[in-house]
Amino acid sequence: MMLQQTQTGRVAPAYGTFLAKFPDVRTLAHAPAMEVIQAWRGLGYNRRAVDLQRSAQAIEHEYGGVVPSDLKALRALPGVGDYSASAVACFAYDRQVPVVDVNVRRVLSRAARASDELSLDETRRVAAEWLAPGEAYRWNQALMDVGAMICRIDKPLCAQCPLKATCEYRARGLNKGPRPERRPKQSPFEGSSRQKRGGIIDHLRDTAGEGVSLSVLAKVIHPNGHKDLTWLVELLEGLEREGLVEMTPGARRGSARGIVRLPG
DNA sequence: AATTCGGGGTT
DNA sequence: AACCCAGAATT
Repeated sequence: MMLQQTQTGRVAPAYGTFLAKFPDVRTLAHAPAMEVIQAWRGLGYNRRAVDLQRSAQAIEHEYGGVVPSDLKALRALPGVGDYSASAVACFAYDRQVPVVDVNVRRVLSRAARASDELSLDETRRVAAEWLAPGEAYRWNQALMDVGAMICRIDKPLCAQCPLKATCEYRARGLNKGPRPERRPKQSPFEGSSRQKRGGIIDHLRDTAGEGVSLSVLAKVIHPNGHKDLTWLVELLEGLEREGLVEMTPGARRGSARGIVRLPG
């Protein structure tokens, strides 16, 4: 779950630290949510920390503390989508299922079509069709590694690619067709509510346990701010819905002395 | 189908 | 600055 939309190079060090603190499902399930969110510092998408702990609690309660191997059961856990469910089923339990991440989608899109990117459904169909029988683990791992190191989004190293003999993208020439993928333009991060949300959680992590008044929080996030704190309350209500913060009633109605803290 | 959700590294 | 990332949930 740490790897969702987050580079392996950034996950790797955090992974060891996190597992040292929460070595198994039971430990994670019974830990104060605050500590889990603390341990998530630097990883971003903080909702994943809450979802991960809730998944651990569901695994404790519904599956006797054993992570299920069934795709449907995995998929039903909070924060577990198609990718994570199939990744656990394959890499933890050696189930013969395709695993489709952004790398696999790019590799298969280029190899099988090359004119534009395959839809997710098309990718899943091709991935299942190409799955090496009995070798799902190695095949999926190899596809992702090829995508990350050879069939890269910017500069594909086709000369080194194990698929070069049959790849459509390679056959048509690298710059003949339209690019296989384009993402919608990314809105600026500076000054965004996304940045403010991150700043709020970061400051609450620093002031562990005690919590912070609405006015102090406003000062930290928006130093030359206004008297009106409704902008802050709206952000906090969103964070509250995701289980990332707790608010006193005063804070919820915008009182400057209202207290905000990480969930206990 | 389109948006939202962090943040650090790369270009 | 903009783009990228072993996605998922929400609308």
